[in-house]
Amino acid sequence: MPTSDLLPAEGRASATREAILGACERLFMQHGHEATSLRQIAREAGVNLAAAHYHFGSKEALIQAVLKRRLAALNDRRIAALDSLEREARGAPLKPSHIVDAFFGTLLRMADGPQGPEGRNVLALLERTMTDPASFVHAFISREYMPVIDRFRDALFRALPDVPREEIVWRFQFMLGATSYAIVGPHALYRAAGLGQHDTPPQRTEDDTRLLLPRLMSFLMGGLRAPLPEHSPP
Amino acid sequence: MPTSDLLPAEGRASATREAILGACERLFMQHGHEATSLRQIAREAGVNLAAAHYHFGSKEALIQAVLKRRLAALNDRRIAALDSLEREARGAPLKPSHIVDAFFGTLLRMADGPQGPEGRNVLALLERTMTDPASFVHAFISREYMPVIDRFRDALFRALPDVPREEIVWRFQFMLGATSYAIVGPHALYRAAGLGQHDTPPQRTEDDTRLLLPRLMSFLMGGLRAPLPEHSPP
DNA sequence: GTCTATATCATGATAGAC
DNA sequence: GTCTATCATGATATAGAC
Repeated sequence: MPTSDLLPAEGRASATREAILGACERLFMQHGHEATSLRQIAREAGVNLAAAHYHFGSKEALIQAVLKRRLAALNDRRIAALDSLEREARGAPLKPSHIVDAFFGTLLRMADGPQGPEGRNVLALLERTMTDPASFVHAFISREYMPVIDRFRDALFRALPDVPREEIVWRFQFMLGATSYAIVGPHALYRAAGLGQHDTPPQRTEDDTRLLLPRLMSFLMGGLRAPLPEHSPP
Repeated sequence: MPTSDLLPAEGRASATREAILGACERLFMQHGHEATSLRQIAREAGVNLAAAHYHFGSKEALIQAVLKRRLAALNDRRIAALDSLEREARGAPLKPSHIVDAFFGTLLRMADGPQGPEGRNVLALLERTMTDPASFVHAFISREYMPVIDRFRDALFRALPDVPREEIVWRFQFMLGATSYAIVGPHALYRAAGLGQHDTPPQRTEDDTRLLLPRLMSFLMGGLRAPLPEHSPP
């Protein structure tokens, strides 16, 4: 099946191509890609069913194209931010908070970018991808995401030379999880539970969006700098 | 054996019923429920295709039964732990670390319970459920999970009277995410990327399991007690 | 390049014999 | 309770007309 990206031109931008990608983002975000059929995609995009196959070759390739478009933009900005930090430091170790901000802050700031509120949803889609069970999604993440994670992890190694690397690896994982749930927000479950039953505002407010990054950064840095657990003997 | 019930009976335990539930756990955990067909389930369980419908009525009901069995056990232990804490405190506010341990520690300790290493995987399944896009899963979580989360959140409100409740709500969300990713572990992506390409052990070690809870608790408490973000004016 | 029409197959669900 | 047989539907994918 790995015979797809020969003819339909990898980076080409046609109108229907973009419509399909946009429809995919909306539908995948809402129902996940497993529960989204090509028929729904074609209907939502206002194009023919066969167009998806013509432009992308298969559903798997389409999903990867959807993910790649956003993840590549995100990771380019992350790498640029880290490059900038390292350039300014001139060989000196970076501040951990700056590294964390270059990784997670860049992620959250994309939500306030030109694409507006839609950006937030795309990020939720990306984060959900991290825990997707499909093997090809897993392989995609490893290929497209891991090199970036490795660079930031190495930066943290150098910035925190006293902390065992294992601990940093784990705490980076914890930070990824906290950020993933931060993007979804605590109101999703309340919304599903029905309005008015709980004492938490069921709708995301302006403050939530504005304060999300400082809130998350406080939490992440508190966790990253927490005292190390005492090693209990085996 | 006079096991003749009129209806398939909600809490009844037949041999095939249990076989189906076990097969579901394994398959859902590996591929997610969207990508798992009733035929695969029947094959894995060694039962007939129609048995699933006879015992559970529909695929949705089956999924809910799978989730409910584990989530109910987990939440019963959580509530028991919190009850015990409050009983011993005799009205005094609880220590935040005890509340956090009663919620997240109870979750992780289930992995070392009688079901052995299988327990860990079931927990990964449960955590994945939290971000499932399917509406009936969402509704299920709201119904079965939210009351417990609310109780623990209220306990944190009382234990941290100086912290604005909004902040606690958000930090609880961050803790949920960190724990979710803790259960999956940082090696999942490395494994998919191919062995030996990175400098992190690709396999989960004994230490990882033994040290996971202290590692996570350090991180969670560091995040929970972190200085509050300064409120920037609107 | 785009769409119509269709091929091929897997899915969830059900009816009825045993 | 369990099985076989089958249904209607919807899935991905393709061949070929415009």
